[in-house]
Amino acid sequence: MKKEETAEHLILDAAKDIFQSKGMDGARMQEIADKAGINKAMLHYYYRSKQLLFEAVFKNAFSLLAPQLNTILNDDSSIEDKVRKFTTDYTAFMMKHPYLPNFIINELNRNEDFILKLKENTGFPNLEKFKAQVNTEIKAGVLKPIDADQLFVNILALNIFPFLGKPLVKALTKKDELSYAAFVESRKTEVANFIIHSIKK
Amino acid sequence: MKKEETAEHLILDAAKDIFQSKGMDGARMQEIADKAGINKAMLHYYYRSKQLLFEAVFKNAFSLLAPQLNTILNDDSSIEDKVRKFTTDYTAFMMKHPYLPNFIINELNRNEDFILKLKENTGFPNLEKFKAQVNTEIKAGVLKPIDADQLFVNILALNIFPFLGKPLVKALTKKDELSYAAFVESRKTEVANFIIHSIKK
DNA sequence: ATATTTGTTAACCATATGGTTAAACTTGTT
DNA sequence: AACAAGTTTAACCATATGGTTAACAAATAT
Repeated sequence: MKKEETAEHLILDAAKDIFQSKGMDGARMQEIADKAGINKAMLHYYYRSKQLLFEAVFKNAFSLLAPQLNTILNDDSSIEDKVRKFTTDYTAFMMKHPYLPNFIINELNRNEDFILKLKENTGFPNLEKFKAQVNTEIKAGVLKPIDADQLFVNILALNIFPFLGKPLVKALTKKDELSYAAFVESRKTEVANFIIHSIKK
Repeated sequence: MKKEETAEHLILDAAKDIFQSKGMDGARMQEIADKAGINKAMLHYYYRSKQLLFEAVFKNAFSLLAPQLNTILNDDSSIEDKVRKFTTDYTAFMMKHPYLPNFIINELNRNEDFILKLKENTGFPNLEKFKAQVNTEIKAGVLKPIDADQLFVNILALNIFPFLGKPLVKALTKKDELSYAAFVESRKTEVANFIIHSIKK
């Protein structure tokens, strides 16, 4: 038996699917059990309560996202290169985990205190290096003046929003599933260009 | 008695609060009734079911948002002026309705078919004029070449994301409630400049 | 082999939840 | 005043839900 087929892992896996698509409030313990092919009592045996099972799933999801952010924050390439790399990588990553952004954003909105628990974790993204680098490049005349926090949020916004707002954007731009995928795919370069055009001298 | 104090309106008002902060799944009919100061049976008397009450709230919320979008889509000023006006107005609007974006985005993700009902409504935003105008200004040499859909999504993303991702962004940028409000306030001009810099020749 | 710990199940429980009902109250009409 | 229509309430209902229990099975240790 593979590690992934232990009851504990089967449960976490099923819980991930259900929680990420339906949220904490919409998820049902029975549905998770059914999806895992396992008796409902086992969920409590391994994770004690719905809340704790949810937290296990959430921390797992966030620990998938954090390294993506750290890419842009903590390597040594130029801001331009970072933006290009991040935009490509992040979009590719999101295409593989389409429920992730909405799940995280929404659950953080539902319970604002929850982010405090994440902050304590090592590996919680830290902006200091990125901000210092932006300011250095501005002084060096490579970039136009811009507040580093604002730039960071812009980068995040342009990359994440198409996944968060997919149903809305799809409807507004009158795209079907296929053309939306192509639209997002082309953003890998479009968004990077859009940002670079704006900030580069 | 004012119109706003009829039972029907008190219910809708309370339902708006509860649904927008807790979502469809997290909302409880009893809680809505309590907030409205009205017997629970009245909710069903006026709105038949939780689903229908929810839809009333949702359509209401969306009909508040749609005119904001139409501002940028259907007036006759230049793209640059539209971007500036939209960014200022939209941010001001969101500061007054902080739960709106997450509510709408999240519920549309929960039920993708729901947007179809909205599409039928008159007043559902239409991008054609905006797209034509972008292409005209590109041909006239006012704007650099850019796909109009991409530009539209960029504008939306930059404006909406700070409200959607507030808890996350607040934590990442280490801002408290007050400095986050200032951050968002300054985006009214920062975002417009960011966009204009990128697209203007 | 036997005892002990760990894993698993079906049945059960208390409570929460959306929804209904029938009676009472209010308002307007004749 | 009497009647009808609309409005409001408390009590009720069926079901769903997170969680528990006690018995049973499998693996592990003695």
